[in-house]
Amino acid sequence: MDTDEEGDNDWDRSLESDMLETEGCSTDRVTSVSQRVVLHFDLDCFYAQVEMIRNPALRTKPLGIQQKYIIVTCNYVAREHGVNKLMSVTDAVEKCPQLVLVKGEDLTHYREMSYKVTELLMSHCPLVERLGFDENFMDVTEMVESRLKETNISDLSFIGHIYKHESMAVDEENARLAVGSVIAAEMRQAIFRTLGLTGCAGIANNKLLAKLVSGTFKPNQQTTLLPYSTAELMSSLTGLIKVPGIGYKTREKLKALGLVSVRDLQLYPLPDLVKEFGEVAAKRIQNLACGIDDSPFTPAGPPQSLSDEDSFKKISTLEEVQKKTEELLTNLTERMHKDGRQPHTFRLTIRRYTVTNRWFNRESRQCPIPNHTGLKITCGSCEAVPQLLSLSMKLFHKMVDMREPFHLTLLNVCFSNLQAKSSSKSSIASFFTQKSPTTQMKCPQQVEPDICEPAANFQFTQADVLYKEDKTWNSMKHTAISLTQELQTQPPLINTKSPRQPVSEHSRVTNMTTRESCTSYVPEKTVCSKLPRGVDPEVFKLLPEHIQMELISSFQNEDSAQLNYGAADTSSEDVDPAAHSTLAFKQPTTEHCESALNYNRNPASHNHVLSKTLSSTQSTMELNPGLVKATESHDIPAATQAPQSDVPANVDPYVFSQLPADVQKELLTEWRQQKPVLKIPSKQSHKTSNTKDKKSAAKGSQCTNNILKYFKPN
DNA sequence: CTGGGGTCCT
DNA sequence: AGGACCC
Repeated sequence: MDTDEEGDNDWDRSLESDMLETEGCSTDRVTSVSQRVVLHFDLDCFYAQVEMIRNPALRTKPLGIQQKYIIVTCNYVAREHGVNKLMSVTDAVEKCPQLVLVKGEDLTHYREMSYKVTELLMSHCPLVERLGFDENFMDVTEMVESRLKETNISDLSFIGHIYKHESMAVDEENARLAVGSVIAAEMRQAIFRTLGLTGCAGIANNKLLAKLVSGTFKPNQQTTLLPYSTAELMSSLTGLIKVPGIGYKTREKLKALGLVSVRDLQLYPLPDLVKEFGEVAAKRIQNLACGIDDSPFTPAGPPQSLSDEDSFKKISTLEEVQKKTEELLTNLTERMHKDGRQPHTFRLTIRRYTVTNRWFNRESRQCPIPNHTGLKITCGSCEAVPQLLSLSMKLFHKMVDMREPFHLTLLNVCFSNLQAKSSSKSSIASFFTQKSPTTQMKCPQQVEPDICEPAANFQFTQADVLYKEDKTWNSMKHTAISLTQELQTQPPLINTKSPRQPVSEHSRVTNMTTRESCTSYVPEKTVCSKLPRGVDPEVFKLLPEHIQMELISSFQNEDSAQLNYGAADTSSEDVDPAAHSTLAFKQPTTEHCESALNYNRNPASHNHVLSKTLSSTQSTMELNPGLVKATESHDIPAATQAPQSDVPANVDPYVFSQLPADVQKELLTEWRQQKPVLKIPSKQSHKTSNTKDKKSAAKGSQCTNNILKYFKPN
């Protein structure tokens, strides 16, 4: 294969060329050409995890997330009872009568958590690409290169599994992937620590392979694919549809050609394939079958479109259409407003009932959104909805002839062509004019277009989602996030609760069947930061468990948090004594000695970790988040918990003294010099890693690539 | 081809 | 506007 394209699979082609140190050079093409190191992260039963965080009582129950009559995902307890993804509710309940169902049609919480994960990853490396709500790819090629420069190969070790390979030995050939596996483990630990989510990771030379290999060991584990095992991995796929990029239609067409297995496609003559699919697609799918994928990264940014939809058995009157559309519009408009950008295109989609082929019969019509309406959406005026409704109905009539009966089973409204307002100056002003979404949605008048105008400007919408997120809802009630885990070593103590939080107390444990009770738990924003930044999670996890526990408990009572939300409530105070009691041991004195351990938070210094120390201890073990659970309980008032704060660690001296000497040394060194490495890859802007970076440049405004700003405005 | 989203290409 | 793909 790759008859003429030599550019593709060249693993093991030079990895040498880039060893040269030449700093600054703009012509750094070298690195990009050689093998990439790509990570794929896939959260475990994502929606179920989010619901379990919202209501920890669900952790021990078989849980299914229900959308209409389908279980879209379920936790592992439910899987043990034979429940699976995409099973009908009736089948699932039949298999598991005790199954607890939580409705999952409203994606708000999932979407918010999803962006938090992406943001967290981006804070370590800008090249992150999202795939759905629960998967992210990360190109860590540059990170790997730079770590390699400061690391001896002999000090390296793989973390996690290696696909069909027994030795964990690291040599020059696989060193980059080994570093990738270390980074993957760090990221997973960071995700767990700050968000309470577990997931799998795959480490390979391209997105396709990283994705495929990440699922080989399932819950909460990671796997690296060495290039020589590519063929084996591809052959292990049970059908062409398992190849990401080959969907239902393509599979059917291939089947018509007599191709059903991955092998079949690999061996099929390209010219014949070209006849069916055209040159570009033919090569692409055949390459995919071979594990070759040179597709560039499309960096995550704010979404390109926002939509809201609902499906139902039947809608057949104009009034129903109007009512449903208005509901959808109300929701969507509010989301759009929170995003901050202005939509310039509106689309209405319907699905008509048909007996055969209920699938794929969507029709849509779209139109520009008049500027005055767009501005109202952006600034939160409730006048926007009637205007959009009127637009919607016009579009509706373009599709549906009212002289005949109709039977709809779905309505979807979508905003696209989203534009940031960006006028530099107004930014501050707009920040103030724009207020809490909830309140302003109701006042029709007061908002004039002109006033609105400046508003959107924080282009980065996601920031909303990520940070202020909840100010509107669940505002006050969160308790701490509870990180109990499935693989827990010990019983989740009783619960922790929050000392404060007067209301909603009732819904505690008992009610797991009532879905709404969830709100009382809502950990969400609070996100406790488990380990101080600078403490390498990997190193940490290698410590004896009781030491880990000690450390965690000592981190807990410390300050922490002042960085973010600040000041005001310096956390500490209160904290129900009982909360801590759950830990069997009390932390040794608390006089934190700072000494070397206490570095100051330098917002810029995030990152890092000493991969090298890992080698000294062994490292094949998987992360075990379970132990972090000890922190559960604790619940600090929400505001004090910074989402992954830059907490300086006040590490207890005693505990520190228990660490292996080499680990101590590494930690000290690391903390002392506190790597400056924030993000900014410094040299060379960014076009390095992809073959072509078409789209990144395309859109627009300022921050093309450096998405961070995106999430954190400014 | 389930559901409530998303992406990009033609 | 629809098609294909992803989750």
